[in-house]
Formats: sequence, C-alpha cells, structure tokens
Amino acid sequence: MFSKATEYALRATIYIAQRSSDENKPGMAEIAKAIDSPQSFTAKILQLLTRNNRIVSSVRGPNGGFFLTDKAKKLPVRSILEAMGEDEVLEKCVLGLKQCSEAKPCPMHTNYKLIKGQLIDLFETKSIQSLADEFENGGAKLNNRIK
Amino acid sequence: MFSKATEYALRATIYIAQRSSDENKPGMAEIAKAIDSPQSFTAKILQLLTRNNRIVSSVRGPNGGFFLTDKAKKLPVRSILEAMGEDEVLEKCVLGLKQCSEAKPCPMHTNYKLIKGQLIDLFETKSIQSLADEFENGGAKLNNRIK
DNA sequence: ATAATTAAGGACAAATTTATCCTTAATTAT
DNA sequence: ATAATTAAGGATAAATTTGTCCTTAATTAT
Repeated sequence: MFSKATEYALRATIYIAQRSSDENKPGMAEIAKAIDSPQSFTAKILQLLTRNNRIVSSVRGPNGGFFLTDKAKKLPVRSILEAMGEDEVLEKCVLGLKQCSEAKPCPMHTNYKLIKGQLIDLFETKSIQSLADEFENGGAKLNNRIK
Repeated sequence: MFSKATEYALRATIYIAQRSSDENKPGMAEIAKAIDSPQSFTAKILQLLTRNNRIVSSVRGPNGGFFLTDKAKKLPVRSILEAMGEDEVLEKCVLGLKQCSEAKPCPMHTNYKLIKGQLIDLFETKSIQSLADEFENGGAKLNNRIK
C-alpha cells in the first residue's frame, strides 16, 4: 500500500513517540534496530520528518537523538503520510485514474468508495500517540523478530 | 495502492472484457488509447495476463487482438492481481511487517483489520464481468479524458 | 503462395526507489 | 578548550519499475 520509505517512517515515528522522553532520546542505531530497517536509509527518512520539526524533533551530540513533542504526538497518523508526500494514496483511484470521481467514476469507484472513506477516517482520526500506546501496552510489535 | 503495471492490467482487462466478442477483438493500439496507457508497456503486461490464457486470450494476424473467454469473465478481480503477482497487497500489513498477525499485531493491526477484510472481500467477490458491466452501462470511465 | 497484419518476445534505456558511505555540523561531557 | 558523540547532508550506487524499439512468429486475406 505504501512505499518502504513510508513504512519505515510510520514505524520509526511510533517507536520514537513511545520511547522518547526528556531524559531519553533514542538514536539512529537503536531506532533502526528496533524497527528492522536499514539505518542510513531510515536516517534520510527521519531527516524528512524533522524538517521544520513538523513531526519529529532531534538533538545532536552525546545523549542526543530523536523525540516527539507533546503537540506532535497528538497529530493524526495521516500527517506522517503527508510529510512523506504519500497521503494521496488514501484518496487515489484503485485503477490509477486521475479523473476518477463521483461524476466520472471508474468501474471500481462505487464499490471502493466506502472502504476508501473508512481508510481516510482511520488515518485522520488515529493519533500518533494512540499507536504508540498500542505499542507500549497492547503488546504490539514494530519489527519482524520472532521473540 | 497498486503499481502502474497492475493499474494498467486492471483497466485493460476490464476494457477487453467489455469490448471483445467473436467478431471483434480490440488490438493493442485501440486498448492503450482507450485506457490511457503506454502501448508497449501495456503489451508486456497483457503478455503476462495471456500466459496459459489465465485471464486474457489473444489471436495474432489480421483482425486479431485480445478477448476474454466466458469463463475468464467470471473470475474475481483478485485473479488479475494474482496474475500480476501483486495480490499480497490486499493482505499486507500497513507498516510493512512480515510477521504482523493476530498473534503479533503491529500498532495499526486491530484498527486496519476490518478495512482489510472488506478490501479482500471486494476483490474476491467482484467479477471481471461485473466491472465490465459498470463500464458499459454505468457510464464508468477507463481513461483520463475530459469528454 | 504471398503480402499484410497483429501479438510475442528480446534487448535495452530511462526514471524512480532503495540503500550505503563519508564528510560536516552541532552538542555534550570532560 | 578538547575530544567524543550524534544527527545532517552530499555523493553515489544498486535495485526495481516503467517504458521504448525492433525482430520474430503466427494468422489471415488476397
């Protein structure tokens, strides 16, 4: 559904949201290991997310790392997609037609409409914080390891 | 959601399903024009779909072209995804985790589960024929042209 | 039979995505 | 102040996807 870059962005952001505090800010090595992603590539992605501190914030130097402000934690998950320039996936026509709309529907349009609405609602309603909570308390995983 | 190749595959198959008959088999030039896709690339894709006549059938020579057997028209839309090797998109974890499951859910898993079920159901229930009917009678479009 | 037409398929090219490595800049601890 | 640590950013490479072009093979019409 999403590019690998966006998948890493989602996993990294959720991880950072749950693990960061004033005393502790996970660094690149820790994050990449925790979410099963290539470190350097993930670093590039976090650079996108830290632009203007839109989603993620960072500090350099010893004990530096990444964190989310309380404000950022309340952002909808969709904002991560937006920062990655991939939010249009939610609205996109299944057949890839630019002109597809209620007025000019593709053959899948009416069938897919309801699902699309739920998908948009999910990404706009769920906050980054709520997913971090699932990770912390719900036993949810962010990597592919067995144990 | 899907690759361009799969989008073209879906559009082309629906078009062929609706336009082909014993007397008339659309050719590559007509198909590519009708669905707004690059002709040579679409030709490659139709080669995949015609392998073993799984989805699409073809005849070469004058008045040749592509068509769907009645049996093929009854196939679920999902079979097109399968022929393109892209059906796992339907089952895939939103965060891209291979191990994501009911037992080891990612933070999005429970939220996305219902939507995923509907998506799978849509692609498994809808037949190629039913989409061709939408194209024929429902005024549905397969290209990006204004009029 | 021959020529015309059309899909099949191979080779290759362009564009995009994914990924790595190395240097620079900022910050902190000593 | 200095050295150590860590993110930022540039350059580049590998892999994949998207796309084109040309030749071959099959089929049909004449």
